[in-house]
Amino acid sequence: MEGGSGSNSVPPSATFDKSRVLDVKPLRSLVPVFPSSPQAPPFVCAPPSGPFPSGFSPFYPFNGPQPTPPDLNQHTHTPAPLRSFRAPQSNGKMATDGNADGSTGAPTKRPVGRPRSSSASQKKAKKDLVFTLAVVDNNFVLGITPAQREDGDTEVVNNVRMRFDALRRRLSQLEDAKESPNGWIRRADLKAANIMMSKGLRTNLRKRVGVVPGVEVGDIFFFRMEMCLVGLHSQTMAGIDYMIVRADIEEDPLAVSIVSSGGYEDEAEDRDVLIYSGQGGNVNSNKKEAADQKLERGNLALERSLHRNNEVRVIRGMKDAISPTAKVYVYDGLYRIQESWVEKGKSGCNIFKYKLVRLPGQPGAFDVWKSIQQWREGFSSRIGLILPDLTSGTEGIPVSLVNDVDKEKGPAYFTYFASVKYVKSFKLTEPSCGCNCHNACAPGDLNCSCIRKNGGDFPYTANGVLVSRRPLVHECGPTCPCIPNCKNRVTQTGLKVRLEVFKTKDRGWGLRSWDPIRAGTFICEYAGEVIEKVKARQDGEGEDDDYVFDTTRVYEPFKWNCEPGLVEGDGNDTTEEYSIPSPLIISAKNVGNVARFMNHSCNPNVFWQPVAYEQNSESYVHIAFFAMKHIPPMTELTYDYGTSRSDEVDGNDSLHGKKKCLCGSPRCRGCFG
DNA sequence: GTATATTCACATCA
DNA sequence: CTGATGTGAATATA
Repeated sequence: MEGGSGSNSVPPSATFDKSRVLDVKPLRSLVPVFPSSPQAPPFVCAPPSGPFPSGFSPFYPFNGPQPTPPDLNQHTHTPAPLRSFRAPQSNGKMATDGNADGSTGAPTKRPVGRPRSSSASQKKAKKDLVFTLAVVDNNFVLGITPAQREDGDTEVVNNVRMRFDALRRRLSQLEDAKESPNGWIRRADLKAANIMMSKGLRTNLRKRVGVVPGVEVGDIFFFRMEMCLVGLHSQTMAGIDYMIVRADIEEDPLAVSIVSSGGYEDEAEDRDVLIYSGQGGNVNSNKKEAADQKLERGNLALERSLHRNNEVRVIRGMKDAISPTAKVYVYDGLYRIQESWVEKGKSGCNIFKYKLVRLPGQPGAFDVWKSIQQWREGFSSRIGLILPDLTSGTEGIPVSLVNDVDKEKGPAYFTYFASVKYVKSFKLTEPSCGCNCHNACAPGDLNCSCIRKNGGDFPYTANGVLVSRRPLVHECGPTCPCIPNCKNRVTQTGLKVRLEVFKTKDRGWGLRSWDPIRAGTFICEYAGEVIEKVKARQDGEGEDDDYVFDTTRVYEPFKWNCEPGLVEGDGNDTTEEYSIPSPLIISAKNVGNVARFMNHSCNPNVFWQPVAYEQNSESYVHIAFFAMKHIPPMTELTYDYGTSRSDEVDGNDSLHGKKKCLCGSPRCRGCFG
């Protein structure tokens, strides 16, 4: 696609007229064109290991017995190369990669360029190895070793975070449906963290000053408990976390991290400076009067850290636009306390104040948020802005086109269209009709046929987050009588996050978001024209169609759902294997939406999920993209393009038809496509 | 070892 | 749309 392959395989940009991008003609209609055809689906696939009768499931090449979870110690304790280059274990040394966007697919790393073996047997051996690694990398492991519980790394932290949110989403789903086996779950976040902690599913339990291995500057969190579980800040409510350090005979409390969340009269006078108030003295729920703060606990720890010149981790909490009560926490990296003083607060009582200054050379975090805020409010102009909205109003919210890297004025011409265009219809085996709900479809209501199609579970939580991956998500369609903002219409109501198409350093155009994105959030669908097959690549002749989404490709398996057994009495174990009526190939070469700009990564932060809804008594499958994990603003969005099945079958070992991967992930497979 | 105090949560309801 | 309120849970300290 444009980003991933465009810069590498498309001939020099002189071949197209860059000015034409300004002529993008949007099709206003969101209703796809469906010439009704009684024909059977033309996309007959001959999978190598078929047959696939009704449930066609070509996506996992390794369908055999699932391997037992490998010994975690052997793999996750692999030393340096697997560690994030941004979060070394060392205590004070700051990683300085100069990459300001905080992305995981660090473009500063060069492609691996792994040599490909030539013999078939070697290839098989390599594939097995890749598979084993993939299981460790992508699947939840059953347990976390005692060593990992004390000191984490990127993988363990990622694992804990993914499992926490999967569990939290599942608990929210149960709560929404009032199906909780043990009564009411009022706080899914607390419940999920409680379960995680009781099972030892946590990391970085050992408190430390400075860098927390596996947690990167710019990482975002949506609950305080998430930060507890990965050892970034282990106080559930308190703003100052500290540890006792022995110095000679004396015991000294030292601050390790603070959360600035708006509860006190803090000031953010500068992006790199924070005036932080000490704790205590507040009017609290026990009807205590306001009082002078005392030099004890956190306040004492901050004072000691000032004198010792220690680093303190700073987490900035702010309002999440998604709802007025919701908060999002940004890890803003290491600060040092410059001075402290006492002043009178609004209540007239003494408050300790600490001036913290951010250490230089750290990746952008809070300052990125501030910049975005200014672009949004129009106080500062976006450097490199080419078009304020490349969709020309087709989408409900604008998608800006930005290049602050070079002189290229935009991607090649295409027609912006927000959905997928079927030429011929799919037919589901069973006749399809919508539900009979006349208000909003309610979770737990088994009278709703759309919910029944989803196995009785409502696929989304109350705030529209996908709970789990499923063979096929069924949404309410245009003919369902339920209200248009029924919670079971997530992927058909247009973009919700503020996206930006931008020029990457070395991978063509890419996609990223101004908004922070929660795991499970719908990002966009893959729009384009449904085609019968991908044009064969003939060297030197014809045009490559790099803008293709193809369900028949081979995709790395990964586990995203909450594992069964974590929730007491919950046997829920949905398969994550996709199952759609017939293969689907979508070309976005001439017609498409923002999804055509999403690049490939072997360590992606976005995944695709087939979603069906019914139109004119026929069910149409759409490819919807969801966030795999929480994604900080301005981080490039990537998904796994998979590998072409035909190349696997004919044993072609060259890079023929494949692209060299530039994702920079430690587990990069070397190529894709 | 257990109990209690502390706490810049969070969701809900008025 | 705020603010009050209720339930909540890990950690430090007694």
